[in-house]
Amino acid sequence: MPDLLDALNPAQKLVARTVSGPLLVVAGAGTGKTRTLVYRLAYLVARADVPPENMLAITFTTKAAEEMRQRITSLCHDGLDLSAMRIGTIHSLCYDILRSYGSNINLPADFTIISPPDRLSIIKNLVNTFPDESGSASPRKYGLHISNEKNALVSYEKTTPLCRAYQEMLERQNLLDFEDLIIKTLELFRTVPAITAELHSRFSHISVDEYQDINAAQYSLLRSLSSPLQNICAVGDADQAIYAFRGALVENFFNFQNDFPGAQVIYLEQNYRSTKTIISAAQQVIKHNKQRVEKELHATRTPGAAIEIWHVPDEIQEAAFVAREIERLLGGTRFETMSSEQEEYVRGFSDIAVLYRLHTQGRQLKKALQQKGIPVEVATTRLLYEEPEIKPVIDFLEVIQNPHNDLALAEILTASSSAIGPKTTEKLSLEAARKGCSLFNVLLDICFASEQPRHPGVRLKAFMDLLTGLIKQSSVISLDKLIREFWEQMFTAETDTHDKLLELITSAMPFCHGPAAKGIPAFLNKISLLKDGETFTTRGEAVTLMTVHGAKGLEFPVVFILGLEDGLFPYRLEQPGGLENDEEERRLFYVGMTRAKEKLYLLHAQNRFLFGERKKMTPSVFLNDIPPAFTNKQHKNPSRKNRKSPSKQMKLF
DNA sequence: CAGGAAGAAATTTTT
DNA sequence: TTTCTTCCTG
Repeated sequence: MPDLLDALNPAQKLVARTVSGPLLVVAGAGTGKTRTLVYRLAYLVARADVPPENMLAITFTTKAAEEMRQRITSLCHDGLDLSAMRIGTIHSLCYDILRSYGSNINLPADFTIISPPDRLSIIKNLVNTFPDESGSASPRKYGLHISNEKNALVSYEKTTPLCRAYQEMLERQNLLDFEDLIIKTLELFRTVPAITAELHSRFSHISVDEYQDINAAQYSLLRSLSSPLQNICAVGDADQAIYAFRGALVENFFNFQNDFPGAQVIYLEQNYRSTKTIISAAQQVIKHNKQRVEKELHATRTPGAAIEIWHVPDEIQEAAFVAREIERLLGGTRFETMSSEQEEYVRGFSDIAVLYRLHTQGRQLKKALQQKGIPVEVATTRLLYEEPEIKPVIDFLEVIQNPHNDLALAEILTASSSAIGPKTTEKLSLEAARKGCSLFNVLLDICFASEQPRHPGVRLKAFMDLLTGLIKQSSVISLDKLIREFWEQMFTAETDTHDKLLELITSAMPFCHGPAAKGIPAFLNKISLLKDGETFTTRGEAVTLMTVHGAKGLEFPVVFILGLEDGLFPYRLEQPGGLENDEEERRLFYVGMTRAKEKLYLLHAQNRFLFGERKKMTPSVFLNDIPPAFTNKQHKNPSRKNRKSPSKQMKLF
């Protein structure tokens, strides 16, 4: 009879067979940790007689939870049933705990989770109420600040008045934010030990994936949750700790053996994902990291193709290069027949990924590749209404809906850079407060005043002429026309219609019957939930474009990494010294470590962000006013360090 | 105007 | 943790 664990290597088997006591699995990238974890769970049930309902598997993302569930389902046959096992994110677990036991800490039974846009608007109000404290921080930024404070478990007494006001606001409305899910559960554990005990007996075996990414709050919760039996299995890789900026503490990973005395440590070092070339390149670099658990990844695959580093003069040629290479790899565009040169590991566009650090890079690249007939799918996390190009449009619609919406109007004004900027807006807002009327009325007054101050006045007048004109039109023309009209007036400098705008208009289609004024309220209500990219379902055969962060844990046969000079730098790498000054070599790590099966290109554009390509869509553009600072940049750009002769190719390893 | 210091922005998940 | 921007100094 074949053993359940036959498919595993010795180290993986060891993990699966460790039934009790604390266990730390130090798992390198591509070592099959999810698979191992799933086999372990199956083993616990099948061989160690742990009832599945006593098991809890915690993942970091819903996507990871879903993957684990699927793997478990496909593993379960021959009478093995793991469906009673609890698999999910720590947030979903807390949500359920609070639903069941929240009344013990006076949490109303009908609490709801605040939606991100609602949260943003609460914070927007508070930022205005506490101008001194927030300084010039945007509501969005301040929202992140609040999250970080809460994730770090900063006590209520020590937080700022704004944070406290925010918290009181939520409580008054029976709302919890995502951080509260953890914090309130901790509070519940502290206040009612009986519930903790009950959960201890419910979940005797706990597994935690991506342990290196947990923050202070999650750590406390996991500690409280782990039973006195301490059957806790933590899996992680310190070398993949890339979320420190949002409060993740790798220290938790290093401290595991202190936190759970007698913990066994098992290393998974057989990499099944990448070629030997990529792994050795990655190892060269990663071994210089300061804080890490020593481990040596062993390649199971052949050396594979060499890593190529290309230097291109600028990002336009960078895009052209990527397009050309993709065509070459696929043997011409999709309309041509496959040529003999087609490389066998690339079967289609979806086998190719292009990574970069910043989303802005993706947008530009998308345009460039699509123009060459290459289908692309851009992975974004941002909500459509949060995109910098779209934000002013939404604000505009809000002002159309209600011209006296001072927040939205101020937002539009503040977004412009030179003449109507934060300073002018602030003055105008103060004026409004003094007069006790809306910002809109103040603007009207200024525009109708006989003498106009030279500088902001002219622009304000132009702005108000446009705005009032469009408000009038909104009761006549349809929503899509109104948006287009606004866009064209606003961004005359833009010749081509923006992709994001098209997405917005597509999602507005259901609300485009009749005059815009009628459709706007319903549309605004809906837009807050739209994620960028969800309006067009381009699923399928397309090149994937995403940030390096977004690519964590994924794999593609061919990977292009853009922008070596723009921050594709391993976050946890030590300062220069370890590897002399070989920039490229050091920069290999991050990428090679986590992805790319066969072929990896690193692109180095010497002159990234050319004039005109990075232009922000602000009302100042609409006013035909190019800020002087922006014009100057053109001359500054060429003086960069580390210049290399263009289009020089070198092969490593 | 070169060069440095200091601050800001960027990477993102959770019902 | 890195890069970009802004402001200041000699």
